[in-house]
Amino acid sequence: MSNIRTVSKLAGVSVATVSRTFSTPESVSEKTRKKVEAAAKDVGYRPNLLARNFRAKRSYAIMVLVPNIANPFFSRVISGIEASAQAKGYSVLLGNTGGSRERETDYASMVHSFQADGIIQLSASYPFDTSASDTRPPLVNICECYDQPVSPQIQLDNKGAAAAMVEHLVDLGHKQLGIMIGPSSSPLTHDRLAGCKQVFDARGIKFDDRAIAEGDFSSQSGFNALDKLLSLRKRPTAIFCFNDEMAIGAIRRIRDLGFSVPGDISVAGFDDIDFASYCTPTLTTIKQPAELFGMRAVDLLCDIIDTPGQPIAHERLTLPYELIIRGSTAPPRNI
Amino acid sequence: MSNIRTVSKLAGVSVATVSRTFSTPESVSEKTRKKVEAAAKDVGYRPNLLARNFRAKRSYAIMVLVPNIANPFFSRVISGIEASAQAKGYSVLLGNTGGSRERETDYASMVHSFQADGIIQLSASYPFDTSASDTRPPLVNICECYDQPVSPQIQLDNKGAAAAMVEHLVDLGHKQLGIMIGPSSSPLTHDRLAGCKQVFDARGIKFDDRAIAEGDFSSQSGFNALDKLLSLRKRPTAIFCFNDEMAIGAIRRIRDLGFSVPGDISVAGFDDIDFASYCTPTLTTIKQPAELFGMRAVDLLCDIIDTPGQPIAHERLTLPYELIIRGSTAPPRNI
DNA sequence: TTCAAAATTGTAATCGGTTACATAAAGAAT
DNA sequence: ATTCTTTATGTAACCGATTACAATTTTGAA
Repeated sequence: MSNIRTVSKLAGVSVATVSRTFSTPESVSEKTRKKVEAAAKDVGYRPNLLARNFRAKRSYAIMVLVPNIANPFFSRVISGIEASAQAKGYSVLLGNTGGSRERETDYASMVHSFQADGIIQLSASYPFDTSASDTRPPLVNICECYDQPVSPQIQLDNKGAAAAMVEHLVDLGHKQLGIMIGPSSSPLTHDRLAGCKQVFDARGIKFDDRAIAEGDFSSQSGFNALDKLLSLRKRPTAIFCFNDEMAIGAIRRIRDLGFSVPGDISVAGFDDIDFASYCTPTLTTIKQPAELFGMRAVDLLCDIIDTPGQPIAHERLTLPYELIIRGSTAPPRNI
Repeated sequence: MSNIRTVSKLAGVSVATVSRTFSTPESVSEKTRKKVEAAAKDVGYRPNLLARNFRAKRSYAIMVLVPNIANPFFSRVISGIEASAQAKGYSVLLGNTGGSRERETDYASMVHSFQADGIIQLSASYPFDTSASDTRPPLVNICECYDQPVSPQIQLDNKGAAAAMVEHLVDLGHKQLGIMIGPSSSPLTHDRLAGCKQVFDARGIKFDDRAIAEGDFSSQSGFNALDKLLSLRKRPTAIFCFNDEMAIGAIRRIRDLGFSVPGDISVAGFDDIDFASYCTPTLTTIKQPAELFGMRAVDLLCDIIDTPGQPIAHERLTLPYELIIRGSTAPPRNI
């Protein structure tokens, strides 16, 4: 393999000049540059970025920690990350954690061994030892954010969004609501539930916590969790699921049991994944700007990476949601 | 930041010993190892993998070229890649190409600059200059494979799978079939179409190419492409879509137009993405072992990476498909 | 006890770039 | 022509690990 010295010899210049030709071409005279470029092409020279990065102590890579890359919402966020990172000259390292704390810390530690310059985390447990908190690696926490603002965060107004959805359902005339939450440990669950209860309080609707069923954000869990809600004495006429996949699973189960959506039961989701507009019935949901989450996260992270030593502002950015009303919600039948 | 020399000084040993403690601990005496480990912990030493990899001329990273990471089938393949790579000590670099040849070659060239050791490509255009073919970088081509076996490939028996689906539809009694293909340039389209036609020939069914509508594998394109099929003089009683997303888009459109699935028209898909078992009606489709594609690809790629200089066997692996019959296909109404 | 073999440790070169600093060349001003 | 800038180039140290080879210590057999 040819290296910078091969090229320098062939072109009759110093290694410094070759280096400059490739990293700061404007600092080299036209004539010399041509000469070096010709020589480089001659021997098929390509700068070894491993060497360059080693010298610079920078990998120009961003580690993305995601619980499950096959989740359609996450994969759109990652698309945004990828696009923005690429544009800024960063590469994207994928860390599929399956929600495992151990894998999260393993991946996160790659920052310490200089394999990544920073982390974008799509889940809510800080992957470092908070006690030994000398210098914290660049990290941006998005979508699902921890409460302690130990790092910059980008999130949705989950409370507001959930409230908006409940308003919609209540406005349709629903009195008996069921809620299908995510894991009870998740801040998303907590925030969205708070939004729901806020509306119940404001509207004077009494809500029984037994009308809450827990899923894990998968369609299968939505399918399974539905039965609990249907077996309530006061069967809900509308069910708000905390993501679209559970909603779709729930709808499947509802129909399998012989009920109709939205005729017998309205169902709403959260995220607005692609299928929300194609499934039957089309799904009323909260639209999140998935790609934007990713792009903003990269912007923020790169800022942090580029200003080392600066105390990191624990700012919390909030992106806008949108209530998308489609065919899966309607007034309750017997009104 | 502490380095190997800091540790060596503190532990009172040479840098070589420190290096050995971390890379080949068995070659260091118990006593020394303890000493070094203590010193390392003392100063918070972590080996700089950028330096190590630079020295080894290996990045221990795999570049994944994927047209669209938000595609649910691809994202499952990537899950498989990630899991297997992680287990083998490789990291995964994400290259979302959007089908752009330019971005593909850009990403692929990262192998030349030592940023990746090899490539797993989920699309069908060899990302290197085939003329200047001195030494070809390690590359495994999966899912959608080019015809010229310029690299090892892992694919489905697309022709057989498509044939199996058409057999199923014909067995149900359908005589008028519509086919919704992917981009006509895609080998997937070509192979699957060949499988369809094989059955038509074998069963003596005459098929008019006007009953072919082209999509781009997105739901939206399935939605759009449907109209062409419905406007045929002999309207199809069954439509075979070359992926699940288009099928779901097509079903949406069919229902929007007032027809029922499978009552008026049967629809079949391909891939067996998650939603295929939850949508309404549940989708008859061909199941592909998505994660397995990814894992096998990593196995193969790592073999190639680990045996440099070896002429690469252009083997072509074929993974099994499975016909999954669900609710979206049924006998035609007027039989 | 002695000495060869085996196990352990150390020295220093090396990987391929970048860059501080020194030097040389070109251009501008007097 | 001389001096001062400005621009272009060269020299060599450096980043943090690995590893060939040499040196030393330990082990074990005679």
